Amino acid sequence: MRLDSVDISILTELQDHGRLTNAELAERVGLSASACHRRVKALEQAGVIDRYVAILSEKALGRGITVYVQVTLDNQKRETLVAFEEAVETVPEVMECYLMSGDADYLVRVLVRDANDYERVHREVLSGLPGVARLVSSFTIRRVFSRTTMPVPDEVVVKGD
Amino acid sequence: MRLDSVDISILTELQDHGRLTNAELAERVGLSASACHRRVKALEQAGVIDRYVAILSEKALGRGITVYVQVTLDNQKRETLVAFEEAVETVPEVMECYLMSGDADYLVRVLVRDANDYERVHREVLSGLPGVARLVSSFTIRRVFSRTTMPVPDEVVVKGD
DNA sequence: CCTGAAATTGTTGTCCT
DNA sequence: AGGACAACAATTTCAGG
Repeated sequence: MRLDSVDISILTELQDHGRLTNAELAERVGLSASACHRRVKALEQAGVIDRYVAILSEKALGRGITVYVQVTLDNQKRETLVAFEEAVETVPEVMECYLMSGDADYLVRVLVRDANDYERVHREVLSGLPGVARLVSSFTIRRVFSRTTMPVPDEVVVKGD
Repeated sequence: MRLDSVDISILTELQDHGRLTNAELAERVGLSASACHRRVKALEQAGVIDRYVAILSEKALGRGITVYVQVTLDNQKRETLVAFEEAVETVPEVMECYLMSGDADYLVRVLVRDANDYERVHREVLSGLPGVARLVSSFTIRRVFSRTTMPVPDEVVVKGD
């Protein structure tokens, strides 16, 4: 599916301002409200816009510390991987989990209040997950930046194509 | 600032459905539209809700591969750090960057189309950033899961408190 | 694909409890 | 605090170019 410059503007605006009114969005991209609305619906339908979310302040919620943890399992049997994956997803402090190439089997991003809180999560939760053999924790000192925004290319892959 | 169960419901709903209408949100949390609207405004004001965004599909945009890169700089002089930080933020493929404790100085998350595209970014962009001495790339094979949603505690830290 | 108009729905202030 | 109501605004559909 090919995107024209108006689609790209729409997506760029919505990535930063997910709650723009359709009327305001239409004005910013130079379209009538109805035309703009149709485009947005089409982009949602096509799966280019996945969803809309409110981002809460990590600081306000008392979740200021990010820790990356490399997880090595006992083995790479399929059941071991599946059991770990199902269990790790239920841990609310784990924000993200990737199956990795290289040394460790998984990389998980953990968000906690402080170092003490991480100690608890490490001891009581992560080390108890099924199949876990080794955990290597890397503490972040400071977030330099974080983006939720991607550049929008002029061609996208659409559901059912 | 203390949150009651209605505030928690509001924040939980908005984290998953950032574009709910106020009317629909009010119904879900069991409040009148005007009361709900007041609460949402207060939560925005207090900085608990940071912002609203549309999440685009990485797959649709052709950015399917995540690579984590550990960056070691020539030294830890302040100017070296600052120069690197300013430069890395301008790289659109870099979605996130943390100053780290431990072996490497920084950890960056890079989003690219495929392995070839990463080769380009590695060679033409990352290795050219100021102060970079070593890059250790870890490829993800598959994303197990990713959350944007945090559990909402009943007490939050408010701007100007 | 667009615009413009019409019907529906949502927003948001004010006042009252 | 929350609710009801009312004026205004936005959304959404549809006819017609």
